[in-house]
Order: sequence, then C-alpha cells, then structure tokens
Amino acid sequence: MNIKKVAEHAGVSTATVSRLINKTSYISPGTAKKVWRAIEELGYHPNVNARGLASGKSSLLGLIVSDIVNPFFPDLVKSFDEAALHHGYEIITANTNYDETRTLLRVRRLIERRVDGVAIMTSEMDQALVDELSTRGIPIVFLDTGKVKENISNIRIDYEQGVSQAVNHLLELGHRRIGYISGPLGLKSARIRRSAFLKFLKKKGIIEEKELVTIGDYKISGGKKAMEKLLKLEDRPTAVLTSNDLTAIGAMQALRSHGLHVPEDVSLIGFDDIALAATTDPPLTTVNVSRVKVAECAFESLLELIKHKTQKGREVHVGTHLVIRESTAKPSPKTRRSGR
Amino acid sequence: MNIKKVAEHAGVSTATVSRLINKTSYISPGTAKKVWRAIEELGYHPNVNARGLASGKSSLLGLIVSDIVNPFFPDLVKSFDEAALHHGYEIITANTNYDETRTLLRVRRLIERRVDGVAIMTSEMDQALVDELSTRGIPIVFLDTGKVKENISNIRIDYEQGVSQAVNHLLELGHRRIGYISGPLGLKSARIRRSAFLKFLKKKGIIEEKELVTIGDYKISGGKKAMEKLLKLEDRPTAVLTSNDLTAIGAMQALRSHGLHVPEDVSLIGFDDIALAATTDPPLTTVNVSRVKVAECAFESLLELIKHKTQKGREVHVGTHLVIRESTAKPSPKTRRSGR
DNA sequence: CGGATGGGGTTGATCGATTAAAAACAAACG
DNA sequence: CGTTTGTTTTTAATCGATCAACCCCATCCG
Repeated sequence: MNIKKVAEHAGVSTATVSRLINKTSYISPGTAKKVWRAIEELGYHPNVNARGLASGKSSLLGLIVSDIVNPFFPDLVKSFDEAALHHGYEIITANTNYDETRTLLRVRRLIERRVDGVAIMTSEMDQALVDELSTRGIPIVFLDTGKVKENISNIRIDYEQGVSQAVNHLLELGHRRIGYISGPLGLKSARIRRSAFLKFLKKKGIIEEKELVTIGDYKISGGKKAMEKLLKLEDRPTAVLTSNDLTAIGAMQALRSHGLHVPEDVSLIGFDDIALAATTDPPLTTVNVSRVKVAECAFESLLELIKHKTQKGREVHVGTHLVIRESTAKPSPKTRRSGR
Repeated sequence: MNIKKVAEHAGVSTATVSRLINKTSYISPGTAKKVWRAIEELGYHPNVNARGLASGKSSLLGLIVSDIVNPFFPDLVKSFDEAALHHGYEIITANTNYDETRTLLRVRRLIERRVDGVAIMTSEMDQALVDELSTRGIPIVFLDTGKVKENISNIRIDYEQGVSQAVNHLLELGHRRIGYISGPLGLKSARIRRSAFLKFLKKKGIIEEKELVTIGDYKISGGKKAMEKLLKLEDRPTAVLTSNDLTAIGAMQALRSHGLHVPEDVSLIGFDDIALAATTDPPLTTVNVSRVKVAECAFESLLELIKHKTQKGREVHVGTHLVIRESTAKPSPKTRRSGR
C-alpha cells in the first residue's frame, strides 16, 4: 500500500496525493474528496521512512534524560511526549544513567536517526557532543545548562526564586539555623541549586556555616544519611531545605527514626513537588517546579527552532512557587538541645 | 555525507560499502580496511531513513505503557530500553494514560513508523487494534494479557505464585482475617490479581468475606481511602494485602493517621517491590516482581519473533518472590477491638 | 482576437540506502 | 589452454515519498 496505489485508485498523480496530505498547496474540493476516499478505502498510511528520506525530516525528537527512575523525569517525559504527539512528532527517550559512554552512544544514534531536534534534560552533557549536534544543524533545547545561540534555546528553572521562597518562609517562621542537603556535587544541577541557597543566605545577612550544608544524592537514602549527619551536630538546625523531594523524604525518615517530629522538632522543605510530596506524613512543604510547564516550554522552544532554522534561540524562564503543607512550623525552642 | 561519497573515497562501489556495514557478505580484508578508513575519515553515519526505506526495517520498537508516572513503568522502560540499545534498536515509548482514543492514535503512529515490533505493557488494549498490528505482520509481545499465536508472545507474571507467597506468609504468622485492596476493577490487571487472591483463599479453606475485599486505584490516595473503609469494619482484618506498593503506602498512611501501628496492629504486604517500598517506615514487606526480568524477557521474546517471522510465539513465565521487611508480624490479639 | 495571468495538476528527478543479478577475476581441473 | 567453479565486486532496479519545473486550460484584459 503506497502513494502510487492511492493515486491510481483516485485517478490522480502521486504529487496530488502528497500535496493533499501535507497541505502544501490548494487542491480543488472535488479532487480532495476523491483522494481522501481512496486513502480511506485502502487504509493507506504514508511511509515515514520514505517521507523522511525525501524531505530530510524525520518528525522524530530526541529527549535525553539522566535518570528516568527519578520521579521528576517521568512527569517531564509524559508532558513532553504529549505535546509532541499533538504536533505530529514522535519522541525517542534516551536514558543516560549519568554515564558518559552511554550518552555518547545515544546521541550518535539520535543523529543517525536524523532527529529533527533534541531536548537535553540532563545537566551532564559533554560540549563535544553538543557540537556534534550543532554542526549538523540540529536544534537543541537545554534544561538549565545551555547557552543560548543559533539553534540552541534554554529553559531556565528559577532556582534563585525557589530558594528564596523557601528560605523566606522559614525566616518568617522564625528559623535562623537552616540546614541544606544538596545533590551530588558532581552534577551541575546540584551545584546550581546549592549556590543559589548559599547566595540567598548571604543576601539575607546570615552567616554561612559549613557544617549545616551537607551532601546527599538526590535519592531517599542520601537524604537519610545527610540528615543523620546534621542531627549529630551540637547545635543542629531547626529547619532543613533539601535539593529535591526524595532527599526530603529520606530526611524525614531519619528524623522519625531518631524520635523527632516534623515539623515540631525540625521543619523540612523539599524541592520539585513530585506527587509523592503530598502524601508523606506529614505532607511535605516544597517548592513546586512544574514539570508540565518545563516540558511544554521545552517543546515549544524546540519546535520554534525547528520551524525557523538558523534562528537565534531564546531563554525561557520557568518560575516556582512554594507549596506550604505541614512539614514546616515555627521553631520550638525547647526542642533545642546539645548533641552530646 | 552519504554512502556514495564513501564509496568514491574508498574507490569501490556503494554496494560494497553497504555490504561491509551490514556484514551481509564476505568482503576481502584489503577492501574492508580501505572502506573502514574512508568511513572513519569522512565521519560517515548511514541514513536510517534510506536504510529503512530500502530494507523495510526501521530498527524501531514501540513500547506501549499505560501510565509512565506509575513507578512500576519507569523501571520497565529503563530495562527494556537498555536491552534494545544493545541490539541496535531504538524505542518509542507510548504512554496511553488508560485512554482509548490516545491508544488508537499512538498505535497508528507506530504502524506508520513501520516499527519492527511492539511491546504492549498495558492490560487495556482493544482487540481491533491488535489485529491492525497483526495483519501487518508486526510482532507483538504482551504483558499478562496476550494469547500466544503467530507473531504474538506473552510474558506472564505469576500472580498466583506471588499471592500465595504473600498469603502463606501471613497464614504462617497466624493471620486469619486478611483484607485485600485491589486496583480499579476496570483494569484487567487488577481483576487478575484480585481473582488470584480470592482463589488462593478458597484453596486454603478460608471463607471469603466480601467486606474484606475493597477497591483502590493503584495509587496512594486510593490505598488510603480503601484502608479507611477497612478500619471502619466491626471486625477488622489483622493483615492486608494490597495490589501494588503504592496502595500499601496509602494504607500505611491511613493506619498511621488513625494512631495504629504497622505491623503491631495491622500487617501490610505490598506488591511489585518498587524502590520506594524499601524506604517506607516501616519498610514494606512486598512481593517482588522483577521489572528487569520482565523487560528483558519481553525484549528477548520480541527479538525472537522479529528474527524468525511467522513463527509461533511463546509464553514466558516470570516468577515472584516475597521480600520480607518489617511491615508484617504476628497478629497481637489485644489490638483487636470493635469498631463502634 | 491574442497574450498575460494564475489556479489546479502532472512529470520526473531526487533523497540514500539495499539487493538481486550480472560481471570480473582467480584458482582448479581435465 | 579452455572450461568450471567459486569468490569478490559492480551494475542498476527498487523502496515510497517530496518538490521544482512544467503543462494545461479557463479567464481576463487591452
């Protein structure tokens, strides 16, 4: 079943069929009806390979994520996929697992597939690889870590805003000793978030205390360990901000297993607002970063670059807002105690 | 950069280059070296569209899942993707969101893309759609719900085994009143699991009590609500088995908010063994269903069908095992009390 | 009436591979 | 030396679309 048969069946040329399908020029209503009928009757679906070969377009997009198991990403993938679906694109999701070799392989494969664009939703991406895409004129959209230039756009999550919302909330409640659990510092995204935190503290005139800033791994287990470290401090924090919700959940568990209560003993704020955050006990106060918005912006930006090639990209800014649930409260002085 | 240039550069014909790349026939070592050199020097990557058009193969697989946000699926996607990567396939993940219209659209798109095979990892799939794939000779592998025939294989998770392991564990601990929280009964997978539970109870000579079998939604919120219903019973269960881990987590929260302790007051068993299950408080006893194994079996089976077309599919059986953590214990009679 | 205009179609080259069939070459044999 | 046989390589048709260039025909205008 191909375009030729449809053309014959409808008594027109293949060009007419092609132009009807692609709406690339006006076709008289009579002819159009005939052709649609033929398409219907034969159950014709255009061959994407042939189309791709002839037009140089694949209607495929690459979506590179670092860890699809991290709950942040499925949401992202879902929304991106949905947006793509509506615009006739299919996406190939490439999971890098934070592994460079794998990333290399995957990007090469995407190039071979002639993807029309790539969304790079991981902070770990080799510049050389980006160049490989760039020199082939493949549009790219980054999350957080891209420099805007020709064929490259960037979605910037406003961590400064998120951190300030979170910390302000804690300050208003009366907290002064605020701990922080970062992601693994090998990851750019973790460094960005952490430095946003430190910067904001400085701005508010709070002296940075190194011991209050610990390192997790973006996962529950890391949050647990980091929290335990914080609990060993002589003068421990009355509130802790974490770099993502999983970390906060881990921290919450550590607190519970030490017989401490959230938020009475320690206030806790997460980051991202994954679905799980609303269902913890107590429900987690967290900084919402809308994956839907991020995904949609990423897709829109990418689409724009694809439509008008050789155009300078743009930076899109995605704001945050604080979702106050029940893991934050005023510090109660009596729970303050020495660690010895 | 195309095969022609490479051929010229190496001083051979395009056919030779093609056959070298695809290893479809023997090439003399001398020629081979020349050609590889040319490929290297020119940085040549074959055009997948052209290749697909000429060969009728796309090296693309479709992976249809119902809800990528459900933690069971990212694991599955990840492992499947990995297996595919090693064998030179790329996958298009299609999220159906339990929506028929969407599913229809997605499957059609996969057909247009000329995918070499499809893994259907959702229980909700219209037979007509399956036929559309079948008549085109596209191999399919199902999870749980497929009938094996030409070009169709099926991966069967052994729910009977899982349920028996879980229930036996509870019986051994001394439980007799065992509650169950199912998934939404609109989903085939939920019905399968539930009937496995009921069947096993009968086998063990325990009278089914309708009030002990409630309905959740595979999510935390549904588990919570269902558990609350169970807690209102006059003679409430001393143990509850749930249809998946999220449901169990919801149930755990409901228990906690009623001041009840797990496992002292009520024992709880989940199903699936998602990563989260190990980190709840207390850690959740659950039936492990290896997503890695499921994904690998699915891929292997699909690959086999693809390699030897028109071959009868096979049914692969994936076992389960009970992971005993801390959410199960002997029932303590004193916590038994009327609900009034 | 003859030429310009433009809507509606068709023709045929082209995209970059694969792959039968043919050809070229080499070795073996009577 | 001519013929087989076997191995390696080339020729050229083919896959199924897209799209620039061209054609046809009706209409309009001076």
